[in-house]
This record gives sequence, C-alpha cells and structure tokens, in this order.
Amino acid sequence: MTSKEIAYHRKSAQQRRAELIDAGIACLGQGGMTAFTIDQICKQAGVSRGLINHHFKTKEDLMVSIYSQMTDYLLRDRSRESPAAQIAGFIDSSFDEASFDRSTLRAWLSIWGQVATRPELKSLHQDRYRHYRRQLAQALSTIALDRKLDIDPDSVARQLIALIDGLWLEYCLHSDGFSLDDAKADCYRLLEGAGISFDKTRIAQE
Amino acid sequence: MTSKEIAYHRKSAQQRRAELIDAGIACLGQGGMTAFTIDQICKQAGVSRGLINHHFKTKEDLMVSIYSQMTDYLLRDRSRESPAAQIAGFIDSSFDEASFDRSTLRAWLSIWGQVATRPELKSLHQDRYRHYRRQLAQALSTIALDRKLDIDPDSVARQLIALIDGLWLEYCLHSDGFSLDDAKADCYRLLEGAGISFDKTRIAQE
DNA sequence: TTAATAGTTGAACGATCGTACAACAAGGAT
DNA sequence: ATCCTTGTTGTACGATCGTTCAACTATTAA
Repeated sequence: MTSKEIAYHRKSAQQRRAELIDAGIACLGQGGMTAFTIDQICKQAGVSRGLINHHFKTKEDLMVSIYSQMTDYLLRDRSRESPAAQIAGFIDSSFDEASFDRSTLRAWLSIWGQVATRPELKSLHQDRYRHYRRQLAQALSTIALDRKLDIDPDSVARQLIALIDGLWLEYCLHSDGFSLDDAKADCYRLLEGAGISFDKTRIAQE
Repeated sequence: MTSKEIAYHRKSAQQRRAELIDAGIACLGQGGMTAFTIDQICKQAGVSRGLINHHFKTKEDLMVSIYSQMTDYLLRDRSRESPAAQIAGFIDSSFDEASFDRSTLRAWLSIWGQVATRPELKSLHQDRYRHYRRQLAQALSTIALDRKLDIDPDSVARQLIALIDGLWLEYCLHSDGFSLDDAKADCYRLLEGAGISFDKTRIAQE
C-alpha cells in the first residue's frame, strides 16, 4: 500500500556494459547478424530498449566492444612463458570449453562477416590479428633456432592459425563430428608434420 | 513522338534468376548479411523491387539458391578422375581465381553465419558438406591402400578441409598476406606431413 | 491483327529497424 | 531529510525492412 515497489536496480556503468556485451554475444550466437538487434539485445539483457544507447554510442560501437572482449581472452599476455608453452597455450585455449562452443563460434563468424565493411571493426581486427600472428611466429622462430630446424616461421604460423580457424568453422557449422581433443591433436600433428615435435613432458621441462 | 520507348527488356525466368543470384552474391560480398536486402539486390540487378518475389518465393529461398550455386562449382563430379587427381582438383579449384577473391569469400562467410539459424539452409549445407568430405576421404583411403600408408582418411580429410577454409578466412579478412600459390602449397605440405606425397608428374602418370 | 502468356513494374501494407529524448527514479552525498 | 548525480524507462520518429498485389507490357502463338 504505502510501500512502493522498486522499479529497477541500478548497476555500475562498467557492469551494465559487460552485461550488454554478453547479451550481444548471445544474440549473435543464437541468430547471427540478423538477430543482432537493439530490441533483441535489450530483451536478452533484461533491460529496456533505451538503455543501450546510454552505454554505447551506436550499435556498431557495441559490436566493436564485443569483438574487443572476445579477442582479449585469446590474446592475453604470454611473454613470460617459454616459446613451446606459448604455442601450446594458444592451441589449448583455442579449444577449451569456454571459447569452443557453437554459440560463441557463431558470434565470431557473424562479426567476421562485418569486418570488411565497418572501418572501426576492421582496424581493430587487423591490430589484434597482427599481434596474434607475430607472437606465434616469434615463438616458432625461437624454437626453430634452438632445435636447429629449417622452417619458415611465418608460413607455419599462417598454417596453424588457418587450421585452428578452419576447425572452428567445421565444429560450428555441422553437428556430427569431432571433439576438442581431436581438434587439438590435429594442430599438434600439423606442427609435427612441419618438423616441430611437441610432447607435453618436454614442454614442462623447458 | 509516335514511337514508344521500350520500358524494359524481358528475359527468360532462368536467366533472370541467375542474374538475381549473382546480384545477391555481389551484395553479400560488398556488405555482408546487412547488405543482403531486397532493395539493394534489385538495385544491383538493375530491376524493380517487385521482381524478386516473382522469381523467388522468399528472401530465404534466394539465399538457399545462392548457396546451392556456390557449392555446385566446388562439388562438381570428379568420379572419373584418379584419386590423386581428385584431391589435387579439390585443392586447385578451392584456390583458383574464380572462387578465391575476397568478395566471394565474404559471401560464403555471410551465409555460413546463417546456416545454423535457417533450417533449409542448414540441411542443404549438411548435405553438401557430407558429400564433399566423403568424396575426399574416399580418395585418401584409396591412395593409402595403394601406397600401403597407415593413415586415418577421415581425420586427414577433416584437417585438409579445415585448412582450406581457414586459409580462405585469413585471405578474406586481412589484406596483407599471401598468394593463391602459397595457399595451395600449404595444403600440399599438410598432406605430405601426413605421409601423402604429391608431385604433379606422378599425378599425371596415374 | 488479335489474343494469350508471362515477365515486370511500382505502390502499398504492417512490422521492425536504430536513434533521440524528455521524464523518472534509485542510490549516495551532504 | 534533501539535493544531486546518473542509471533507466518508454515513447516517438523517420527510415527501411520483406511481402503482396493489381496493373502494365514485351513477347509469342494463332
């Protein structure tokens, strides 16, 4: 009677932004770019449709923030690990349960489809990708030097990244198939085919 | 004065359908799924907006027809070629100039982002993909039998497809990079790493 | 020349899109 | 207790979305 219902809970801008980003990723994962809509995102986040433009200037701004968060996880700093551990870390975190589920992969796929069109998204992607590939090539180069192997680090890095992305695609797009461990094994097999042997005990020893 | 301007040219349903499909692919390549719009497609085809629903029941119907045409080229019948020639044919036609340009690859990417959502598109994709992978695994299996190699054909087929798709992605998404020949070489290197040597003269002899 | 066929146009529909904005309210500071 | 900040709501707007459909016309057959 006299007591009023609390209409909504206020949250810090930081937390609400994070929630909207997660909601956006969920929408992309469920229905692709077609489902990436102000209405659907706000509904997913349990929030009114006006809120999104309070925390993000435009929808494209949200998209950039989403891609930024997604890449942060894969590109976390590994400079203190050994080269072999870095590479193993790349592979393992590419196929861990957190990032390797179909919904998340569809979100990546949907954003990739927009990278060429949106300038802000494109430059972000170029930056992250360049960083990713350089780190990988550097680690491969160090290993090749240590073990006196004759390989082209840039080429092997390109192949490894392509294989990872391609396995993501396959796993994302067709339901029957293979496991996370299969995918990891494929990656290590590629490296061994290039002359870079990888056994876990050896990595741990380094 | 007395002579009337011809308002438009009529074309056969078959040809007009083909033109609309091409226009749709062009739109997808230019702006992704966001640009896949009745208005933009008809404008691209030089046709009024009402025509598209005369030749295609819905927009999704057009999308399915587009994907069907795109896969037709890659999945043409190779059963009369030798197994090694089949595999080489897969690789070479995956990276020939006709299919390996960024606009076309963006069209693939955009449609892939919708595969999981649209049932018709999904079943078409599953069919084509299964056919593709089976054909590849069959050829690999035959080669392994001939050469007495101990490989897992399904696994190698999966790796090869993943590598091809991943290289497409890389080429499509970031501008600096590598050539068609680099990509092909990567594929043959993967097969050699798995123990399947591939030199052109040998293929021709078989 | 005329009639039938079928490819094409352009307007119209309701729905939904992204964004702007005035009003409101929750929570902390004073 | 009151003010102030700012997170939040809901409406409104013009634009564009996919689809339908009646009218039109280029072409072919008779």
